[in-house]
Amino acid sequence: MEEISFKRSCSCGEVNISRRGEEIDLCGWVHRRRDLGGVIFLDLRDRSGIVQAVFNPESQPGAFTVADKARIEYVMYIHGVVAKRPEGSENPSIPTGEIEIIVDKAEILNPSLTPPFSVAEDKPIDENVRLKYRYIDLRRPKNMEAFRMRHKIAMSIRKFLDSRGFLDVETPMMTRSTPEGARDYLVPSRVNPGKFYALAQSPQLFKQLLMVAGFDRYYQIARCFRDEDLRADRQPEFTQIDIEMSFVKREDIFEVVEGMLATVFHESLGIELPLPFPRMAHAEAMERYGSDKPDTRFGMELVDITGLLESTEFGIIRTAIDKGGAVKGFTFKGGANFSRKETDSIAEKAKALGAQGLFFISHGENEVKSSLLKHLGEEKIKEILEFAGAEKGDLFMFAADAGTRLREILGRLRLELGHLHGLIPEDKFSFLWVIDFPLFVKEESGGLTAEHHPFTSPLPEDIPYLESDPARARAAAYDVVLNGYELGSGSIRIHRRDVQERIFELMGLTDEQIRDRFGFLLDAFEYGAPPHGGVALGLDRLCAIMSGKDSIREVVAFPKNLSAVCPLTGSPMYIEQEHLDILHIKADVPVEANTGKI
RNA sequence: GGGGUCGUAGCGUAGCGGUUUAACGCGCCUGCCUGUCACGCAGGAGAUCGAGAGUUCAAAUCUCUUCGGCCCCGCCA
Repeated sequence: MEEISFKRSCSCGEVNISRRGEEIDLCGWVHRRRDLGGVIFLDLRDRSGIVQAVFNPESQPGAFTVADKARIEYVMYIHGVVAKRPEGSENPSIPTGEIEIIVDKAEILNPSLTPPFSVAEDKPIDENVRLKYRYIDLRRPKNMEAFRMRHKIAMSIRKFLDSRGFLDVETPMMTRSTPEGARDYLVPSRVNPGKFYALAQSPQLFKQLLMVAGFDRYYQIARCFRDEDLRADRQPEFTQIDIEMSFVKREDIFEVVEGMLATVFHESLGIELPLPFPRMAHAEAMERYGSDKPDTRFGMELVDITGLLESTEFGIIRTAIDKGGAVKGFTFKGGANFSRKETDSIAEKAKALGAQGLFFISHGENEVKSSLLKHLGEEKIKEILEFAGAEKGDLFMFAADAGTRLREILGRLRLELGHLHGLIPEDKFSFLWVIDFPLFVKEESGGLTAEHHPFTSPLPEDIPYLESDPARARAAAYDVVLNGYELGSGSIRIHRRDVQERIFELMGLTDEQIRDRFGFLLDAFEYGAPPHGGVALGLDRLCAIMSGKDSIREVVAFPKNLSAVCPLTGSPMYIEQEHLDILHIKADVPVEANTGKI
């Protein structure tokens, strides 16, 4: 093969009018090709941008011949002179539009098959196709941009935490299985037949041990693994900004996280976040938004009108109240003129979410309309509108059911309608801290399980409840919420052996289970464990939201699809029995499946 | 495990109240074209309509099954 000699003196996007007259060497991909017969224009693209190269058959026949053969996505080397474009042929829509490269030497470094989809055009493409050819998909400038942003965000985080005295420490990815968390990904140990490591769900216990070790302030941008079903915001492996600090109270953690996020937003988006973030008790979030991660970019808050309907005889409402339930609803601003068809469709959605029915009161220009006018009377209807703060032109919708169930249904309906009717400002970033989570949630079986995780300290004033009424105890736990996403979650940890043991007991673990699974942690607490606490933030979610993407797959270079499959590499795959034998594993699948074919 | 939605040339879509050659745009190939930048013009190739079964004189279109994508619920200490 012919020896290719290429050089690179600058990148495509860097060329500008100040280099006029300079000879330069560029490498890149053919973005677009415009063959006018006598003259060929190639747009050459690299990470930095696009520049137009001109090939003339008379002045440089050699280069022209190369350009004649070049096609879209060929990798090229060109040498030429930076020239101001002829008067009137400038292209103001690209940064390098003032100039062009008059090429006198060109080589094709590598040809390309016709790509399965266009890099130059920014059309939506089926995601499975995109992921199969992810290396082409990522060439699309808009897609690459998200990774530039991710890099900037990570750099800001590291700089900020370093400036605050945090130590970046790596912790094991291969560790112990923790049965009470998410499902683990398991890794067989060849040298310990029958034994497995688990891929870390988070560095939780290690960072606490680092506090016992006196590391004081730790952080890590850590990969975590959880074998649960996937979502737009959930991948089996994801990245967490993991932080832990000693001798701190909740406010110290808030201050660090707020400072860090403010720095990130300032440096990456030029946006100044108002500090401190609002705080809201978990109970209040559930009451007002029907969610523990409320999207506070828009209103439509839930109101409780149970009190107004205490004496009503109307069927569904009466029944719900008698059963100890509630009547709640929210106002849709300007919704009074909705057609019957539209309100029917909203009621359908509510039913799909589990509501028994949805009632409407429309506050029209001249009259108040409601299907319940007869049942409740005009006085009562007006009272409800007044109480809900609904004005002329608004639509109030409400339902009756058991309280906790009702607010979750309405909370979801609120979100769905908000999205559907474009009520959520896209360019807004609404942060808040949700605090005072319950320590435990009741399982279906009636047992208790940790709402956050079992290493979370109860609020000091609620410690007595551990004996009298554990379900009532609140946790020193907090979530940082952004635009309705749980961005991060943390807590002040337990640092005393007796309290930690009590929590495990309340969760129904036997002494033996406690010793076996967490003995090392309890032991550590007895050797001078400092009070400590921390937080972990989802880097993927942060990047997705900051880049305006709907899915974290857009900010992960090689993500898996919803079936946890990587369409590019074909993982996961069957493993040949011979290989499994070394690991002492017998697969419970048909033998023919186990042939190692991808 | 459950619900919703979508599968038609390489890509994006139309056709889906039953019929003849499955249409359009982009891309691709060939030819023409010396200032284009979504270059233009002319011609051409390319699809067993995701798969299987059924109903019918006739199925991309209707029915059932199945596979796959996306979104959601459950799940995610």
